[in-house]
Amino acid sequence: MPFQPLDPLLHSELRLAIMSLLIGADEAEFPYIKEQTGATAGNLSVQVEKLSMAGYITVEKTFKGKRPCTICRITDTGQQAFEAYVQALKSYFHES
Amino acid sequence: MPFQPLDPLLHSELRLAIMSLLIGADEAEFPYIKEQTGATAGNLSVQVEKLSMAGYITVEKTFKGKRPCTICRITDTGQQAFEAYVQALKSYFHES
DNA sequence: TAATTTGGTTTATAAAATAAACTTATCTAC
DNA sequence: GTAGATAAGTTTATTTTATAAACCAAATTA
Repeated sequence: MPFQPLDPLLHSELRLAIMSLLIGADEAEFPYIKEQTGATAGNLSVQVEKLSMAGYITVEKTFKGKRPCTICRITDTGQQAFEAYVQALKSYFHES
Repeated sequence: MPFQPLDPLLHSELRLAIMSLLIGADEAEFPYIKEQTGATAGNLSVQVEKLSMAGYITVEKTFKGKRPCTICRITDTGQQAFEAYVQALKSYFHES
C-alpha cells in the first residue's frame, strides 16, 4: 500500500494545532491554547484530555495566584508521534 | 490565528488517499483505488460520492466489456482544493 | 444451473468532533 | 455584603463522520 496510516489521534485539526503549539513553545497555558486555536473551552478540554491519555502531552494543574492554571507540555512520545505523523503525511503528497 | 482551517473534505485519510492517487494518475478505476488504498468497497463508494458531490472529482460509469467500470478523475476544483489543503497544513508545521 | 466472483450501493453501527450546559471560584459595581 | 459578571474549566448531549455490514445485479465458472 503506497499510503502510510495516519495516527488518528493527530489527524484532527484541533489536536494537531495543540501539538503544533506545544512543539513550538514546549509549555503553554490552557487559555493561551484556547486563544491561539480559536477552540471553545469544552472542545479544547476534551482534546487535551485525549492527548494526555495517549501520553502525548502532560497536563499540570496549578494555580496562578488564586486562579486555577492548567499548563500543557509535550512529551517525548508526543514529539515522536508528531514526527511520525509528518512522515506518514508525506506519503500522500508527491513532492515535486 | 496562526493556524489555517483544514478543508474537512480533504482532512480524511481515505479521501486524501483517493485525491492523492488521482492527482498522480488523473484517471483511475474503482477497483484500482480500492486496492491501492486498502479500503472496503462500501467505504470507498461513500467517500468517492462525497468527493464527487463537492466537485473535487468526476465519476464516470461505463462498461469494460460487459462488466461495469467506474472511472474517477480529479477536477480543476479538486486540484486547487488539494493544493490549498497542503498550504494550510504547512501552518501546523514549523519547517526547520 | 448452482455457486462464486466482480463491482459496486445502501443501510446500519460505531466513533469522533463539537457545542451547549453546568460548576466553582473570583472579581467588580453597587 | 451581595448581585451580577468573568475566568477557567469539566461534563454531558448532540451532531457529524467514518466504517463496516448487508445487500443487489450481472457475469463467470464448475
